[in-house]
Amino acid sequence: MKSGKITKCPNCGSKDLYWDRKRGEVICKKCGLVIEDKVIDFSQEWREFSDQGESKRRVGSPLTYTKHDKGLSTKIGKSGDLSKMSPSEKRMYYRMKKWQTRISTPIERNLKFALAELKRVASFLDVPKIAEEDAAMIYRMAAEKGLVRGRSMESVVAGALYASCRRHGVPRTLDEISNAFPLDKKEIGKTYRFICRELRIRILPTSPQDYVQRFASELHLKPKTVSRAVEIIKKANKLEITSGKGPMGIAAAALYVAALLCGEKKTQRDVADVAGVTEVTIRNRYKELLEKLKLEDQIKKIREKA
DNA sequence: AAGACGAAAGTGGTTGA
DNA sequence: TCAACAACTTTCGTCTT
Repeated sequence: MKSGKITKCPNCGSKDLYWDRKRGEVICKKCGLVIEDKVIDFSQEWREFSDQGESKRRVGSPLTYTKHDKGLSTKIGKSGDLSKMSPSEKRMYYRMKKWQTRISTPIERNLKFALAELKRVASFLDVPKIAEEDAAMIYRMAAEKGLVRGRSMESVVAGALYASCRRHGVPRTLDEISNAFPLDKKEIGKTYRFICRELRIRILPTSPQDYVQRFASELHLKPKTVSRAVEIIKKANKLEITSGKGPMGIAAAALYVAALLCGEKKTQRDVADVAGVTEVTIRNRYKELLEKLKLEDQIKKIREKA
């Protein structure tokens, strides 16, 4: 186990820390402070679970949140060789049994279905394991706070998944997620916001750059065009014409412009479709981009050529 | 005929009194 | 709690290629 394990936020003192494994950062959920870069401690659990007066220590590799019993049931009785276990393993074994008995509680039963649904959708959408895990954790917290009551289980799963994707910089649009559920975008968005508010989850606004890569590959654009689009977005960021605007609209417009400049012309319709925005939005962003980045002349030249 | 452009009216969420 | 507000959408008519 590594030394220097962090349990408290040096800024606000909150113990509610969130470990972003993908980025290797520990983030305080309360104040958003990034506490340490490059955490390599893979055996640490980042959040304690209320286990009723028991020792809160954990032994062994991290438990998974994607199983309703945290992945314990698959292990119980597998080897069956208690005598060969070390004392710490024995302790874990008994704890696992304890968890297994909890499956009968309503919350655990609900979790069982919810996590099965999550798994199905996550694989359908190719969501990375980390984000799926986190979504499971969010759902569990929501369930324990009784936030599922009065809402459909699916919408909470969808909301949790969306929140987790946002938190991990996994660019999945609300549209894509809603396609995997028998729900509409509005309801998922609503639940998503509700969950974030109730669980105090801090979500950073997504950057247009997160979307560029994916939209571009769907449009079969060349890498050169993609980097051009990213360049455009960076400039736009500097000029502060991106704040408050929908990131997908900006990503779409940047790609549209970049495609024009690189001779890979796509129609506004094409770009709008993959980005999940309308042509009108692209036009608006496009106009702003041309104005502020002084690209009008370049575009004109290309128009004349064609 | 298809694509680009823009005006006008409507939607859902945020904000601030 | 309600009204103002910004971003975005829908719809539709008009140009341009």
